[in-house]
Amino acid sequence: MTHRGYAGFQTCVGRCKLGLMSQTNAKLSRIFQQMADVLEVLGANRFKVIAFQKAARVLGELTDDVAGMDSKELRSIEGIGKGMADRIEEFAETGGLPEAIELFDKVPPGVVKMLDIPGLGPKTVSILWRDAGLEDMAQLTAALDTGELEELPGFGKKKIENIKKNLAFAEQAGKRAKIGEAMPLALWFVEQLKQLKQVKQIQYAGSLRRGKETIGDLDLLVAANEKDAGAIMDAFVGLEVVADVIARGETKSSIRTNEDSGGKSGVISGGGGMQVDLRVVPTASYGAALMYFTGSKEHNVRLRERAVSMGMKLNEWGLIKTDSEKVVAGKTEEEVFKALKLAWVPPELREDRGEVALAESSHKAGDAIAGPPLIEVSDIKAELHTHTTASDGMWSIEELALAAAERGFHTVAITDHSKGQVQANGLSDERLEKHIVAIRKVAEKLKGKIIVLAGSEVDILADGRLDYPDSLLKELDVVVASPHAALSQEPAKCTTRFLKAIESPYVTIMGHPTGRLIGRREGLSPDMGALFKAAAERGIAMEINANHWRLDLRDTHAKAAIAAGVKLAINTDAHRLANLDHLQYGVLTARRAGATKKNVVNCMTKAALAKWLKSTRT
DNA sequence: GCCGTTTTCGGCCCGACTGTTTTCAGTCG
Repeated sequence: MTHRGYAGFQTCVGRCKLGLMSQTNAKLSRIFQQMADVLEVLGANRFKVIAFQKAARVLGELTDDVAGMDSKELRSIEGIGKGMADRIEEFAETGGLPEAIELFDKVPPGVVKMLDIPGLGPKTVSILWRDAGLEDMAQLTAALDTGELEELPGFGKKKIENIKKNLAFAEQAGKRAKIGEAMPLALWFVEQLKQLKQVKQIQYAGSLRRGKETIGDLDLLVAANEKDAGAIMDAFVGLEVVADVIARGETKSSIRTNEDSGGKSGVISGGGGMQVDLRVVPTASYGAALMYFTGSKEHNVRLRERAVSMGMKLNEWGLIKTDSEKVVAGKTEEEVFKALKLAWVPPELREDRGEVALAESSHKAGDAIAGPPLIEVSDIKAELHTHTTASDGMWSIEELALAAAERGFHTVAITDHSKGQVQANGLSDERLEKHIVAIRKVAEKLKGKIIVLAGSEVDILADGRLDYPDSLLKELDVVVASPHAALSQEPAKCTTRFLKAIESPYVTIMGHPTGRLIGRREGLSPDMGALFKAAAERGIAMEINANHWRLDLRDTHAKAAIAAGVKLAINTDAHRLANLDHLQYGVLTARRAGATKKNVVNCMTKAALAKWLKSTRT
C-alpha cells in the first residue's frame, strides 16, 4: 500500500528546480502515484489509473536516470508511452508539472488520505467527499458519530462501524514490516498450522516468499480436503496472537495480530498489528494457488494475459481451457508454468521485470528453470564483515571465528570500526595495530579450521578520505569502506566522496553504500552507475549488507551492479550471534537481483578468494 | 494511458468476501 497525503509533494512539483539528477526518478514516481490516487477518487478510467500506477512503479525501480533520456529512450521503457514520456521530459526540463498541480487542486489532500483507511476505496471516499462534504479524517471522525452517514447510498450500520474500527489503522497504512520481522512470524504461523492433522501442505507466500525487503501482510497457503477447510479456519482465527478477525470465509480468512504478538508467543518483536491472510485450497489446486498467492500482482497479470492468448484462463484453482473448462494444470507450480510454455520462475524474480520473457527463452532452450541457477545460502563460504568486542560487537575474535567455522565457512574477516566511530568504540591507529596482532594470533591457533583475516570497516569520511592512513591500511587483508556519517549529503557530493574512496588502492569492498536504514533513514543517493563503473574498473566488490535494517545494496541496485560487471559481496555485518542468521535476507536480495554464485565473492573457494583479495591491491 | 504473431483501435486478469442488496458493487490481493 502506498502512503498518501501529498501536500508536501504538491509544493515540490511547483517549486523544485531540476535538482540532482538521480532524484528525478524518485520524485516523478511519487508524483505519478499521487496523480493515480487523485484520478481514482475522481472516478477516472481505471486503466488510466493503472497506467499512472505502473509508471510510478517502473520509475521507482529504475536505476538509470530518466532526466538524461530523450523521448525515444523513455518510450522504450515498458509502461512509458507518449503521454508519460512527455510528462517526464517536461518535469526534467522545467522542474515542475503544472498538470499535476492542477489535478491536485481538484481534490483536497485530506480526501485522498481517506484511501488509507482499510476497506475504504475510491468509490466510498468519493461519496463521503461529494455527497457528505467531508474533506479530511477529522471531519469524517466527527460525522461517524452523528448518524448522518446512514443517509448516504450504500452506507449501513455495519459499514459505519467498520470505518470507525479501521480509522485507527489508517496511520499504519504503508507501514511495512522488515523482512527480518515478518519471516519469524510467518514461520511461527506455519509451525502452528502444521500441527493440524487436516493440513496436507503449507507454505508462506506473498512478498515474503519473493524475498522483498519489507512485507505488508503475511500470506499463508494450505492444501487440504474441502470438508476440512472450516476446521482449519477455526483454528487459524482462534490462535492466541489474533487480535481481530477481518474476514472469515470457507476458503479465505484474514486476521490482524496483537500489537505484542511477538513478545507473547516468543515469536518476534516488531511484527505486531500485522494482517495475516490464510487461503485453503484442495491439493489439485495447490500449485496454481501458490502462484496466485505469491504474486506479484503484476507478474500474475502477465501470466493470465499469456493464458488468455493461449485459449486458457489462469486463476487460483488452476490453468483451465476456456472452451471446455478442462483443467490443464494446477497441482504444482512447475506444471502450470510448463503448460504456459514457460520455465519455472524463482519467486524472487516474479516482479514483472522481464522474467516472463526469460522463462520463455529458457523453456525454448529446454531448461526447467528460468535463467541460471540463483545463489543459495549454502553457496556462501566466507564472511567478510564482522565486529568483535574490540569495537561494538559482542564476541571475541575466537568466538566469532569458531561460529563462522561451524557454519561451514572457510574464511572469516574481522572488520571492527575505525576511529571515527567513537560511539561504536572505533579503534585508534594504535589499537588497530594491536588488534591486527591479536587477530593473527587467533588465525594461527585456528589454522586448519578456518582462515581468519585481519580487516577493518573503515569510515569513508565526508570528503572521501579513509579513516586510517595508507601505512596502516596496507597491513590489512580486507578493507570494507563504508559511510557512517554525513548521511544526508547531496547526491553529487557523496558521489564524488565515494569515487575518491574507491580510488584508494587498499579498499576491497564498499560497504552499505547508501547508509539507509529501512523505514527509519532515507540515506544517500549517490550516482550508482558511476560507482559501479569505478568499482568494476578497480575490481573491488560492492556489498549487499544482509542486516534486515540495511539490505544495502538493495535489489535493483544489485541488479544494475551485476549488469555493470561488478562483483558483489554478501556480508552479515554481524555484531552478535543472531546476526549471522541475517545472511538469508542478503541472499534473498541477491536472488531478486538475479545473482548467481559466480557474481558473489563470498562464494569463492579459499584459493580464489585469496587471489581476488590480492588482485584488489593494485 | 499503454500496447500490438489479427492491431494505430479496442482491448486491457480473476475470484473471494463483505455489506447492502433482492442480484450486485466495492474492496482486496
